[in-house]
Parts: sequence; structure tokens; C-alpha cells
Amino acid sequence: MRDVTSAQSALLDWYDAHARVMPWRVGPAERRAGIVPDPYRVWLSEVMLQQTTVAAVREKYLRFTALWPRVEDLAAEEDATVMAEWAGLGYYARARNLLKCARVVAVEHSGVFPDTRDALLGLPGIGPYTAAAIAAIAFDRPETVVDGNVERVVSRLYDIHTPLPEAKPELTSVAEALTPTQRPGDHAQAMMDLGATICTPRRPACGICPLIAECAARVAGTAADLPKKSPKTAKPTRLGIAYVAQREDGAVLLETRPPRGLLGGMLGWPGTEWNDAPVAAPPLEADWQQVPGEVRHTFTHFHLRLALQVAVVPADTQTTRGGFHGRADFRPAALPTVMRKAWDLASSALPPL
DNA sequence: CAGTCGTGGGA
DNA sequence: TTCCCAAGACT
Repeated sequence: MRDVTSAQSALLDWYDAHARVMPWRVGPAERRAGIVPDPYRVWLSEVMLQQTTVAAVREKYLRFTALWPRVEDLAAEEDATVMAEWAGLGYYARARNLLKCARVVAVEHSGVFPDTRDALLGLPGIGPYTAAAIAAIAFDRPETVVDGNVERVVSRLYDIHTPLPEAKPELTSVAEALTPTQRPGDHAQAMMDLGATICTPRRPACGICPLIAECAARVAGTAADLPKKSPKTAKPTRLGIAYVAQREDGAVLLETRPPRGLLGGMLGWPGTEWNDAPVAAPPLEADWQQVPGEVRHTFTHFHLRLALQVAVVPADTQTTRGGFHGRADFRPAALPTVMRKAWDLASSALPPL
């Protein structure tokens, strides 16, 4: 980096011309016309975008804002309904904290989001990145957002070879030095747009980068190799068995998983623990049949191979574990993906209604 | 601090 | 097939 001021203006000029259009974004032209973002929508989009692609978020965001236009609407919703709508997006603790946060804002803040980074940091599901993002984007405060894009952009601008996550404090420090007092919200979004479209992880498009004259890695020829990252450990494989019971009237047995941990709070098929040697654990007495094949699914830190057993049970079957869901109400899309995959395989082995 | 916590798309 | 990774937070 040779000239911070030049970099800031070059980046904002580029953003004015090339800002991505997204449903939750107030673009540079609109902002200039005096349109201000809705903090509720900025917050909702930022939580959804945590470790999640823009493509995956777009539909979910539109669905959520259509169902719940204001934070009070979301706060008043049933937990199970929100979890079902979040299904498929992953990292389900986000949905649990989303509801907690909505209720705190609705009840304790009269539906008005705090407008400072420090106050936002105290809310459930809002960490350093999201607090800074809301403060900068929704309230145009001079806060510095540091996400994966920003880490990549600044590690290249300054040709920093320290591996992540060790480099995080240093990258944060230089990112802060780059944050302007004018248009900090647009600057934050510009940094992320640059990282997403030009300063990409592989094959960065340095030839069209607005910061090419400021980039140390470009001079050193190291851009494509940055940021350095510590090697990650291999994923183990775990095994499990899931049980899909279908009543003669078509209802299926599902349980709500415990409120914390993997897939916490989500619907799922009863089953064994997932480990090296699962012990059979059918949820009720029945003539269980093994389904040919298995479900393969990869989570963040392990691979899962899930065997499936199915059974047809009488319409008056009682259960102490989970509950039967009438087939008219049962939506596979309300299940987390691994459970939806299990349904796809199990249903092929069940008799048609 | 290092582990936990999803998913789908692209190379 | 396998690996990487995408606007991280929480413990």
C-alpha cells in the first residue's frame, strides 16, 4: 500500500460504478439520494450471510422479509416455524440466535436496533464482524468490517504472509487504517464486493482491479498465494442409523432435536448417535427393514454415512419419542439437508399411499 | 485457543 | 472424488 487516500477514493469510485445489486442493499446512488437502509433488513441479511454464499441467501432473505416484514413480526413467530424456514441454510445456531435477538430488540428496545458497534455486540448471534457491518452499513458509522473478503484483500495489498488465523489481528489493524470517515458503509461493502468479484481466492483479476497501483502483492507476484492459511485437519468418518416409521395413514415419525449442538432445534428422524460403532436404537417396536444403500453427507468437521431402516406401523401407533406428522403437513423442505436426503432414500423403500 | 457448527457449488 | 470455501459466532 503506497497511499491510503488514493486507495480509498479509487475503491469508492469503483464501487459507485460496479456495486453488486442485492435485495437487502441500498446502492450508492440510492444512498446519495437520501435513502437509508432498514437496520432490521441489514441485520437479517448479515446473519444469513455468515459463512454462506450470496446465491444461497437471496431466496431465503426474500422469503423471510415477505413472511416477517418487521422485527416485531419475527419476534412473535413460533420457534418451529422459523427453524423450518431456515432449513437448508445450515449453521442452525444462527436461526436460534436470530429469534433470541429479534425478541430482545422487540421487547427491550421497542423494536429499534442499537446503532453502535458496542451495543450491537451484546446481542445474540452478533459478533465482531456483524456488529461492525450493521453499524457501518445501516448507520454509516466509521467501523471496520473484517470478513474473509477483507482478510484476503488487505493481505494482498500489504503482501502479508503470516498465516491465518494468526494474522487476524494484523489484518484487522491495517483494515482499520483503510477505513475512511466519509462513506464508511459504502467502503465496507466495496471491500467485500472487491473481494468477491475481483480479488478472488483463485485467479484474482488484477488486470481490472481499481487498487492495482496500491497493491504490494501485485508487485511481488504473490497475490494468488495470499492469504496463507494454516493446514486443516482431516475429517473423520462417522456412522449412524436413522429410522423412518410411516403409519398406515401416511403420517411419519419425526423428533425435534435437542436445542443445542449439531442440527439443534431442527426436525429429524429418530436414530442412533453418530460415531464409530452406532448401537441400534429403534424408536418403537416394528418390523424394521434395512433400506439398500446409504446416505452420505459431509458436515463441517466429519463425514457421515447414514444407514436407513423403514417400517410401516398401524394407524393407532403410540410413541414416546418424537411425534407423528400427518403427511399433509409434512414438508421435506423443512428438514435439514441430511434429513431430507434420508427421506429421499427412505421414501423410495416405503409403500405408496 | 481450538473445536464445534451446514451446505452447495466450483475447480 | 476430494478439496476448498462463502459477508463468523460461540464455547
